[in-house]
Amino acid sequence: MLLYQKIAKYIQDLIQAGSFGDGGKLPSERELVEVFSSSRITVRDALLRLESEGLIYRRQRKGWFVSPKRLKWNPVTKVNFYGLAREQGFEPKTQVLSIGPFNDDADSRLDWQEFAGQSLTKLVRTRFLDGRPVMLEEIHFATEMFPGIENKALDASITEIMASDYHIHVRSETSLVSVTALPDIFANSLETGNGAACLKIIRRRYDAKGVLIDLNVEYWLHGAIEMLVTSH
Amino acid sequence: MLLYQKIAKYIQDLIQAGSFGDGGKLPSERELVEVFSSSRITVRDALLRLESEGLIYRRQRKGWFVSPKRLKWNPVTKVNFYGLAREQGFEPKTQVLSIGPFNDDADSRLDWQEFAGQSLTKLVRTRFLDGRPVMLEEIHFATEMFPGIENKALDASITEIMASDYHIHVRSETSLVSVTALPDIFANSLETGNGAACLKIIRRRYDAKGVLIDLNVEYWLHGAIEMLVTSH
DNA sequence: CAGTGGTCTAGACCACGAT
DNA sequence: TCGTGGTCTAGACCACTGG
Repeated sequence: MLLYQKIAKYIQDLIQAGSFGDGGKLPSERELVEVFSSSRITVRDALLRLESEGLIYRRQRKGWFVSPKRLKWNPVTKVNFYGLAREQGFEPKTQVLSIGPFNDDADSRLDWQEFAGQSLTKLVRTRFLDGRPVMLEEIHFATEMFPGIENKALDASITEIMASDYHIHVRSETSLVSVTALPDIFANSLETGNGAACLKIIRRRYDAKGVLIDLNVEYWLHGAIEMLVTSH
Repeated sequence: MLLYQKIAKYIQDLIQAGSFGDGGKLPSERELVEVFSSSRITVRDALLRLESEGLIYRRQRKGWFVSPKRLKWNPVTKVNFYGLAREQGFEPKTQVLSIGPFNDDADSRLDWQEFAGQSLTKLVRTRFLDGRPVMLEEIHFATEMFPGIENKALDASITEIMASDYHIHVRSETSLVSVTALPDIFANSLETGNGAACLKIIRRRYDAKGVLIDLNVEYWLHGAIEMLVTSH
């Protein structure tokens, strides 16, 4: 067995024994170097492995922590974040980072055709579970479809604001889910190190007539979520 | 901009310019060290970052390669691997690694209750797209439900074998999807380095009466797949 | 201020792949 | 046999967090 595997196993066993507690802090990298008479590179290899497995995560320069249990999410049922989180015993929170005009030239990764010719607004938010930032989302919609929305309480459910204040109702949606690395620009907002693995969800939501309401990009820290899909 | 980010951007730009071709080989780590007067650690940091993004992948000691486009998969529609792959222009292949009795004590990560009291068989297979191993699956079922199945052509669709030879039809299924690291035991079968990120799918399939037919665990190389989910 | 992770260097030896 | 990635050492300086 390789050294970094031994270190990883050592930590994993301690986690499973509950030695650090749920969400607890691990020993520092330098302490682990002492324990195993090893080097930081090797210790980091072990930690990064456990991070890929979703077992631990890091907060910028604060240390490594045990991952709490994952939020279960069913992409087919249109549920709201607060309800879903509370149902599973989490304390949800939302923070608005910015709202303003959006120039689709800025983001060529996506197909903006369905919004062609309309001026767009982008809303960026972070979502928390039990005080831990776990997801960053960028919500794009046609500015003229939701006049004055920038003055609403945007930390609440967008779906509900759209429904109650604008009488626009989401009827269907498509989600494209892939695994990727969190773009470095967002690392600070999620208090994570650069390049953390994440689940990326590109979601398009439509009204009853098939008109695109909004196009959203979500980045979930991979250790914070799992998806449940059923079919009949 | 940090050095490893510069290196990553350099490679990324070359990939987007098509310099290596689809599925093409990248320069060796030591060559990149020369180009950037850097060290292997830093070069590897850059490469590992691009790997997490799904842009490149490695084959054991052979080198780093550009990831081909991802297979699009809809977890709600029950389609067969061969059909799905061919539809999207891939050449699919399946390889049987092993089949034999399975002792559920060996795998405590899962809940085997629905199979309680039955003796189980485990079938392990690797699936390929265009000659590249992209997925490893472990299929578990009650031995007595499919007598003699070990002598069938198990590189074909299991669903079809169950239907045509045993008159057992899958009616519904549930999938639990999470992001994790590929267990080291499977790294060789997928010809990947240790600890590669992957999409893990735990799937339970049921017949019309709600009886569990099989319980499968799939590991997809994360850069090889994306999920498409729609809801109405 | 001391302690943390984040980045980086300049080497080394090994196992395995291609030839 | 030689080139590849895989693992590992023993340092270093930096930016930021926390008390």
